[in-house]
Amino acid sequence: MNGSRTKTQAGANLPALRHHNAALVLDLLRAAGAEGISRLELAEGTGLTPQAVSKITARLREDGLAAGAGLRPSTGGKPRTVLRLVPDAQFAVGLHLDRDGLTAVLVDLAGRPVAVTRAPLDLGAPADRVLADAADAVRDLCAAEPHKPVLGVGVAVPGPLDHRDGVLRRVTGFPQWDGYPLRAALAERTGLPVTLDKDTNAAALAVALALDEPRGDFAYLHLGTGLGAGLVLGGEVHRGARTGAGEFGHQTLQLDGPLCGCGGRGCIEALCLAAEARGDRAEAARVLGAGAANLVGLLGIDRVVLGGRTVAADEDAYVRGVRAVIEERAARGGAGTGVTVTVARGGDRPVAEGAAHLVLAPVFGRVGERVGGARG
Amino acid sequence: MNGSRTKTQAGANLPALRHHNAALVLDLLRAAGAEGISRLELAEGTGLTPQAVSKITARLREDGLAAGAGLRPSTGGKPRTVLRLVPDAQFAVGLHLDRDGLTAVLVDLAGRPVAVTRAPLDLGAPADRVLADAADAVRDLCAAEPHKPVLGVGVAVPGPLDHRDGVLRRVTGFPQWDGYPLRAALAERTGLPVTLDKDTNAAALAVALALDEPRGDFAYLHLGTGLGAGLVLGGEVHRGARTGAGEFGHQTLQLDGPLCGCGGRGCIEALCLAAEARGDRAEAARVLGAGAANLVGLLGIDRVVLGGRTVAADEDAYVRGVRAVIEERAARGGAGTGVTVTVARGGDRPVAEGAAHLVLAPVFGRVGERVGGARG
DNA sequence: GCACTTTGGCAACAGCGTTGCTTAAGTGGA
DNA sequence: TCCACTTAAGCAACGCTGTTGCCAAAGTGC
Repeated sequence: MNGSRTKTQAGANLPALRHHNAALVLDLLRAAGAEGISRLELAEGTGLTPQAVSKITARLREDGLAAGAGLRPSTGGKPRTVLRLVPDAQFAVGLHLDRDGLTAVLVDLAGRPVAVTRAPLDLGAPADRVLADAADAVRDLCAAEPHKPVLGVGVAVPGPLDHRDGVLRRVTGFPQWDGYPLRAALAERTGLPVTLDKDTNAAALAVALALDEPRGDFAYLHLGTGLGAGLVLGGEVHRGARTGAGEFGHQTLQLDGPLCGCGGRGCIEALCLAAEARGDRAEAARVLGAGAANLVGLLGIDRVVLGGRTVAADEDAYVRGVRAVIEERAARGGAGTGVTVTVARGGDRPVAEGAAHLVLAPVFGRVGERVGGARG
Repeated sequence: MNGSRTKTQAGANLPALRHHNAALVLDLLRAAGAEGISRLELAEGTGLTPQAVSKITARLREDGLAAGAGLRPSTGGKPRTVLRLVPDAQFAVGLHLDRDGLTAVLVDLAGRPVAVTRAPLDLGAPADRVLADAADAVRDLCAAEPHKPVLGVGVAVPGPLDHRDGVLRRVTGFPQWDGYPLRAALAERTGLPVTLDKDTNAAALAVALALDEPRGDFAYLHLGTGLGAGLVLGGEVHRGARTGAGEFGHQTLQLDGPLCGCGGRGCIEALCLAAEARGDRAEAARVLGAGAANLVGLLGIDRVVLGGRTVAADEDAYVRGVRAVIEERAARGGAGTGVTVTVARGGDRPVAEGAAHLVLAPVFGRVGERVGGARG
């Protein structure tokens, strides 16, 4: 099923228009959080007329997605009615299939986790076994909110894969997965729509949605046993044609440098991990910073977020080191002025939450809008 | 004037919908070239119903933007009517302000140049002088097609600048331009809408539109007296928040390498130009290839186009060298399988043409759609 | 208590793409 | 030569979008 054609750009019709504007409003409601936001602020934020916002929010309230939340103080006239998202109207499941463990999380529309399960997992086990474990985790989580609709399952996996087809490629260390149609298989077992993506992309999405500024460009750099990146451009995950984007670890940073496990020379991952291994954390941070600065200049990004176990071990050293390299380059007249460098809290948990966001993102218009099938 | 607000994402209304779909159809017409394209192919390409395409093309024909162009051979029924873009319905001016010369070109809707002027220029001269020269060039070109509408002027300039505000930053070598509102100044003198962008972005746009595949991701690498890049993602120029994206030349490729003019060490530009200066063209190409491969992995790009005077001097060597590095990395299991490496013909001329495309791109829906002002 | 400001819904409206149907313009077999 | 069939493309009616004009609701402040 789901024989989606992705040949060309999509024409838009009235249902698409309606969906687009509704998603925009929902995104602003989500960003406003428990505080809420008034109709006129929604109008200001979307560029729509207040009357259009009234109609759209009326539909959202009818669907149970939005609700009133008190009044603003008057400014000389009728006080504004505050609207807020109803977080527990719908839910999504996020699955993080890692090399040695399975983390599953049920999140509400606001992205807050309402149930989490963790279990050991052997990615080297037969596919059926892994699939059964994943499906069981999904079923158990759905039981936590028995009468609420679950929109779908987002799955984050380490290796290279094809997001569009939902097929795994040669996951590093587990080549037997190459070509396995994980999305279709899990969709059949759970009866839910499934979205597949790289773990770094999921983490990047989770971090991006947690930021204040709604639709900026930023990069998430993950330093754990390897080094990878997730890019969010214009509020959407940038995946490239074949989900190949974000290969950050094997960029050359030292021509003819030391040999890397990938067979190349002077890869940033090799340099960074080698420095960390010999205890020279400042050098590891400097190397990471050089790569981050390259990224900042190339994409004009103004926010870099670091994460992963290795970073978590000494957050300050990495943040300071990376920030120093970027600021030094900016001071020389290069790009990078005003770039923010921060760290993602929570270790690996953001990956599972981000996986759930893969499902939620389309609701908030954060993805190439499945508007394409105008005849759907 | 033009007090456009760019605060947030744009809500869409019916005029916006109409404009969007018309732009989509125009883009397909443009891509079809003189061959033309039938209504049903347009429907297939946009996802719209044939009836909608009929309505849209009827409007385009009424506006003089499209016209019939014969019939297809019948396949057993009524033969399809072929439609084509009317290239000389509208025009745009492209201006390339370089350090030592001014190239101006008048292009039609299809992007073909119909008039070109070149003149020496001293970017170090007073702003009024440069502005007058530019305005004169625009006026002369418009006289070439006296009775046809000119949509606007696109200006390509070397240095860092702000595309959104239309203000120059510290153009390398000519710091006196810092803060000069070139867009507003030229718009006032010519009475035409003006778009400002970096020369590499203009070149990238020109090359992207000349490709067959309509909306892919690709990178244009320009190696002349410096080394820069223009990125086209999803058919649109990627500029980043402050038009800073595309700083390719000063990415670190050799940690603690030789000193670069920018004050940094091991910048790819310094390495590449040094190799070229000592006659080691293979090494220069290899260095450029390493940077290109980094880019390919990071963004999942599947097409790299090289250009600039230095590349033009020995196209084969550079194409082969860059291709070799990318393919070697792909063979090791990294990204880069199936990446195409080609060279842009025509020396610097594409920059002026690309500048004109800055004006044409919105017509074909190739830009952040000025849909925002729903009330406009 | 009255004038004023501000919010927000009701009703009418123009205009979008879609649907159902008809007409136009070919092919190919009897 | 005629007729059945196929394919293309327009006409008319329709449902639905956001917009506009207007008015009721609900506050403040003199």
